[in-house]
Amino acid sequence: MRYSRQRELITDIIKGRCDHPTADMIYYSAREVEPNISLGTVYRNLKLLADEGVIITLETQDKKLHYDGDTSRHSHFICNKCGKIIDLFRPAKTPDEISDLGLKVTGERCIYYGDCTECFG
Amino acid sequence: MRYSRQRELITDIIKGRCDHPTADMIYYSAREVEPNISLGTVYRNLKLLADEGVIITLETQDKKLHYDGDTSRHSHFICNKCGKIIDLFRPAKTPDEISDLGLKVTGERCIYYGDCTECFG
DNA sequence: CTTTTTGCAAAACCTTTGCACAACC
DNA sequence: GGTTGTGCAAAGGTTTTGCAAAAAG
Repeated sequence: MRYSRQRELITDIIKGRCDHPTADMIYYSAREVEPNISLGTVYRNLKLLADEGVIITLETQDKKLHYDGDTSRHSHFICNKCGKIIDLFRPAKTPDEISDLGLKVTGERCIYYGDCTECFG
Repeated sequence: MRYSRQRELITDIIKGRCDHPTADMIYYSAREVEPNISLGTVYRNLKLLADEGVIITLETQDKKLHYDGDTSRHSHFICNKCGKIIDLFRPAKTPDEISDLGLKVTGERCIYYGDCTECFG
């Protein structure tokens, strides 16, 4: 992968925030530094960075991809009302344990990705 | 909610399968029984059923919503290669425990939904 | 100089919605 | 009969892509 000023900027933006921005949020942040950057470039680089494992994607119920610069193993809490995404670092696994943080859990979606027996018997 | 033949059909289709179909898969199934049903009706009812808690939505990395007729608490395993979605019923929580099923876990996304402290102090 | 990346704009894609008509109760 | 649900088609919003020009090495 060749260096590009745009990609470095996008990486810095994601790594430098603790919220979990969408592509267009990153786009607007990037434009403050690089006014000519295009949305296509943002999308292209986000996909690239996610494929490389530099960042993580979060498929939420708002139908927009969110990106997370923290690739360490952790889970997330999303408020039904304000949509805020809160990192849940370990140890914090069961809904009961999360409740102890003052968050009331009403639902959970837990998806594991990997290789199935038929594809990699 | 008033009765409709189309909604009953859609509900039956989802409840009757153990895969996790997308809206258009449900649409094609439904057309075999009700050839005039429209895609809009399928989407409308899926949203309605999900809002009512009759079915569950699964936000996966393929950018299409998947639906699950089983609303009991369980998680999912998705194959990176073939995209198959496998139900992980309890007890099967940690990646290590899933590995014991012959599935090689390479990633996980665990999102809890609920009410945050600021919205419901 | 060759290859990768960008900007721009158009296209693709899934999902939602407006409206007139039909179905439900 | 009044209200809710449907079919159709168009619109909406996010993400992807083709292409010529620019940047990187």
